[in-house]
Amino acid sequence: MATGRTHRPATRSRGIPEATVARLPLYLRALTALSERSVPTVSSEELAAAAGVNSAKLRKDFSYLGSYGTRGVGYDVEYLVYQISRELGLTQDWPVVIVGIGNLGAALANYGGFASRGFRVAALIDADPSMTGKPVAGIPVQHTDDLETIIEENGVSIGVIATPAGAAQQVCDRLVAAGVTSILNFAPTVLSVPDGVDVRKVDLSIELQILAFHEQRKAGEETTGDGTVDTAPPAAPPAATVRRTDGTDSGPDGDVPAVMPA
Amino acid sequence: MATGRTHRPATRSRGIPEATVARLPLYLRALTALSERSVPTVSSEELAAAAGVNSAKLRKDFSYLGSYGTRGVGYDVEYLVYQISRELGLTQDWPVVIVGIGNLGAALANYGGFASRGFRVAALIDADPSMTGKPVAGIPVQHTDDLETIIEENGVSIGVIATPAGAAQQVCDRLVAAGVTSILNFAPTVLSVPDGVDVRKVDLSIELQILAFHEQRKAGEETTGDGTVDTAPPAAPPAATVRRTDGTDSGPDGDVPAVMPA
DNA sequence: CGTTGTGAACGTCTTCACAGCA
DNA sequence: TGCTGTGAAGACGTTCACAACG
Repeated sequence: MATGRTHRPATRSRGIPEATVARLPLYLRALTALSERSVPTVSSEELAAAAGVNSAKLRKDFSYLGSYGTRGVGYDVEYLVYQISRELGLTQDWPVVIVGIGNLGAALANYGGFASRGFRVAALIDADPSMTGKPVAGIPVQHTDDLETIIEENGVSIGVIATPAGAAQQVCDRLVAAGVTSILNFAPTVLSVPDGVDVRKVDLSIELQILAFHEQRKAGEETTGDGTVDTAPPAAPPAATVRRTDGTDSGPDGDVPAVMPA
Repeated sequence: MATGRTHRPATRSRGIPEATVARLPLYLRALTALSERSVPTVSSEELAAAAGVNSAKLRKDFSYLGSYGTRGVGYDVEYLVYQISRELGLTQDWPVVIVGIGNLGAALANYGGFASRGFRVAALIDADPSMTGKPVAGIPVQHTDDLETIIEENGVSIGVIATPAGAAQQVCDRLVAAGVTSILNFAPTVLSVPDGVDVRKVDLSIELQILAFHEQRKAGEETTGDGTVDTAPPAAPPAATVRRTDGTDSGPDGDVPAVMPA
């Protein structure tokens, strides 16, 4: 979604579409589950259902990786697991540091999905001295002062930021200066990073807001009212003639405030 | 990303593009920050920088909402805050339940970004009886048995699932049956829901895997080696002639295993 | 026969570039 | 003059539908 503008310059060929890359982990999870149940092969239809996508999309995605799969039969589960893992770089070991061991940082440290996918929590780092040495998920928390040393000694290239928003940019700068080139950011801030560094962002409240948007639409369509609207009245518009782009109507629940002083 | 297929059938007009909706919370955050600093107006260029997008995109996004903004000047901060909030449905109060109060659930309950955006944690629910009554973020945890009652009495339409993967679908079914129509899922599973229910998914390990993909690419380009490759050798292909889709080359680090028994 | 792999059609999102307006 | 609002162009992503093939 918000990567630090670094990928391929979108030249032809060689280079899996970003949208496909984002789905590979999904396929991998579904395949791993099948593998654990010792299912030998799977059709695009079945696997697509398990991954929650449609089968045409899945086949196209796989076609970017190469022609694995047997016509009339399907895909060999074990083989695909390996190919996708390799494509994603999960056949390597990725040491990761988590900075900011609050509730969220602790949750991340305890999260099983990391270890099972080639990620290894190399260190937990927090600025609070009273945390230092305290084990979280079996790993003793280290102090921010040692951040650079930790990164370098462990050859860490992926950092996770779970600090409060105010500290995030500073932590980010130090991570990058110490050699980290990929950052997963949970703090609700836009991080600025130099070229060559990737940032991905997870924001809990953004996801909720998107849900609220759709939820509101539902309420506006089914029953035409009942919405528990409250909250203070609107601010006055600046000094412009405000017009809805197209004349069609007056919004979900009546365009509320009635604009136009004009 | 993975919504329960319910939005607009993509009819003409009226209906903000999904991509735009996903950015509105970003703009809202940037605007809120400006508002707190009492900045009266902002240009598309400045706001875009603060939100981490480019200005053309921002202007197009805003054009879907209407013509707020003054040529030669910019946008009125307070006014835009209100308009975006209204569009997102944040002028209403959204009661939310969080199911699964482990590390992650607790982190969510404590997360400030909810309350500040019109979301109110109406209840925390966990299946572990020893949790029942224990306060987390000042709210006593309730037992799963009472899930239906809680949903109905509080008029909850948005649920957050932070349970282990195994319990997620069952919890989801109960939430939906009790009237929840939007779900934010943190469990690493594909949820199936009836039409009319929206699901959004946040998966920590998927984000890391996407980073690993790009990280691997970087390593393969700069220095041509050094990658700490290990992990067991590949499984044999099924019985198919495996060919790379285009003949161009042999993958990032040498196409590793050499396929083809043929 | 059943299922993959993929060109071609279609839809959505982004970017460009500039006319229109305060 | 400076910045918004937006058509038009282009990149990207998805879906269709079917030929290729085990």
